[in-house]
Amino acid sequence: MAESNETGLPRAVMIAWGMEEAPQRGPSRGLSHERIVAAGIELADVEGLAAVTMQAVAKALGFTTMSLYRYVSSKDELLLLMQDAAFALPKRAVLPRGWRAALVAWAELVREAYRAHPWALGIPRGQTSVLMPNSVRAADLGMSALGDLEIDQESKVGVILVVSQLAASMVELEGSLATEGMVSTTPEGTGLLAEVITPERFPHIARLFTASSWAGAEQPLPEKPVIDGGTLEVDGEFGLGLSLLIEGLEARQRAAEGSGA
Amino acid sequence: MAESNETGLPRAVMIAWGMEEAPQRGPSRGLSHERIVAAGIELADVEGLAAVTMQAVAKALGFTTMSLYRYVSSKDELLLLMQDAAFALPKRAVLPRGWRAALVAWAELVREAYRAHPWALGIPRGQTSVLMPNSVRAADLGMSALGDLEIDQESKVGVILVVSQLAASMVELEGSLATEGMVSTTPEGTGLLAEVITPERFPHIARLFTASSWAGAEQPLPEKPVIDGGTLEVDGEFGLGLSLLIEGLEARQRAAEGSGA
DNA sequence: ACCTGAACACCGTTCAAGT
DNA sequence: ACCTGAACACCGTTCAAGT
Repeated sequence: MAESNETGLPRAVMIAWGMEEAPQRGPSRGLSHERIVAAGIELADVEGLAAVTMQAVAKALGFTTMSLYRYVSSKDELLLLMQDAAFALPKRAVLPRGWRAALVAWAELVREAYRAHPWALGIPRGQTSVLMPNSVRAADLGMSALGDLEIDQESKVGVILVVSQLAASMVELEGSLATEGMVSTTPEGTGLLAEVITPERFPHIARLFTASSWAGAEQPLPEKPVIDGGTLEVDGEFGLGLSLLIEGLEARQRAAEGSGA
Repeated sequence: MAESNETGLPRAVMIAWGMEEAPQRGPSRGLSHERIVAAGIELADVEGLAAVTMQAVAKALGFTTMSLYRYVSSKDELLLLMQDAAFALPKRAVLPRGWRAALVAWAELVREAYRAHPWALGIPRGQTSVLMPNSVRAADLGMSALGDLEIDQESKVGVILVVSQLAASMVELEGSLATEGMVSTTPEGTGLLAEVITPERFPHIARLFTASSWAGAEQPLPEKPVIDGGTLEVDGEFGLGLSLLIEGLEARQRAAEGSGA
């Protein structure tokens, strides 16, 4: 399905790594993979992923829709290229010493990358995503962050995967909380909800929905008590998740030291 | 945008909680919210989310496309209803005693729910998702799992959120690894990759891509060394993430006990 | 009241044709 | 070799009309 050549590699992978013979011959009017991907990213940044249609991308470049198909074999392929291009960590990023600080710094880099282009999270990450250049670069940097942590390689990859997914989840969440238009709960709405989310039926969480802190106000409806804006909230979740993972790793390391050396 | 009535609540929320005056009057030919949502879910289960078009859903029910709009005001609303309906935890689920075992059991329930309808992860979860019945039910059960864990309420919600996002991420990942058709790497493809993912450029991760374990074989391309099938792999990541979170919580609890009581 | 038919403004993608 | 024009088979959604 995603394959193309004799190589067995998805064409998006080959294009992204520059393995694709760039045609560049004859009266090229100046279209290219790079320009197409850049136009798509610009469009997604400004108007959202839904605005990225083949027609819109072509129009932004001043070409007809069909001209894109000489460079990109389908819209999905374009989206894959956009996804990877959007997920670029800063070049030559330097991480602090010590796995703990390094992991935190790496997690923050990953989160910032997602935040810069949150629509990229709406593009399904499949097998081919893993082979794309910026994905490989990020993974390599992540592994280097865990350099002096004494767990097996397999677990390191696991930690990196879990942390990057945590970052992705939280950015996606904070994005949807911000974008979707606050659910400005009117007294009527709050009343209706309170009738149905009762302490009897939901003893452990009902009070979070009926807390006076947000009733009637123009605040995001939380899964938890509101303290600040939605962003700070999720910021807290990200920090909590990351901290717990790190403390778990520390506990393991202590245990290993205790029994080992 | 997602609002509808005087209540300020998204219409999907009202429908899902049964607050919407079901028309049911006169010569109803038998269409209903429930039937429409069920048809959509069936379609998504069998043919994927992309196959869920208004036309296809209507056809499956033996009605015209436009008949759906009497019950659902847009496709997005239908998707929201499907998302929540798909995310039903078993009724009256009983969790084991003790927060640790309870949290593991809850996480497993959540993961199984996602696994039963993985396409639901492709529908953006926004603010309104949080207000949907099954989401509230799951959150309540999750909070009950952490009953005897001595951290503040806010952190409990955070833990639940992080764990459910972890489950979602891993199900999504294992889904895309399985569905997208294995990248059956030919020797040519492996060679090309090896030229570009070199130990010099990616010292910490290159060997994972060029490991002989998968070169040329019909195995999933991993972000980590292959041991078994893709599913078991991700199973491992899920377990690792969850274990680390729990161990982090234990460490915190110990610290609190040490200083506190 | 519930459902249908016809229509509208879009999609992604193809194919043959221009230069 | 690169790009265009015309066409196809779909989308979601509207509106006025039937029963």
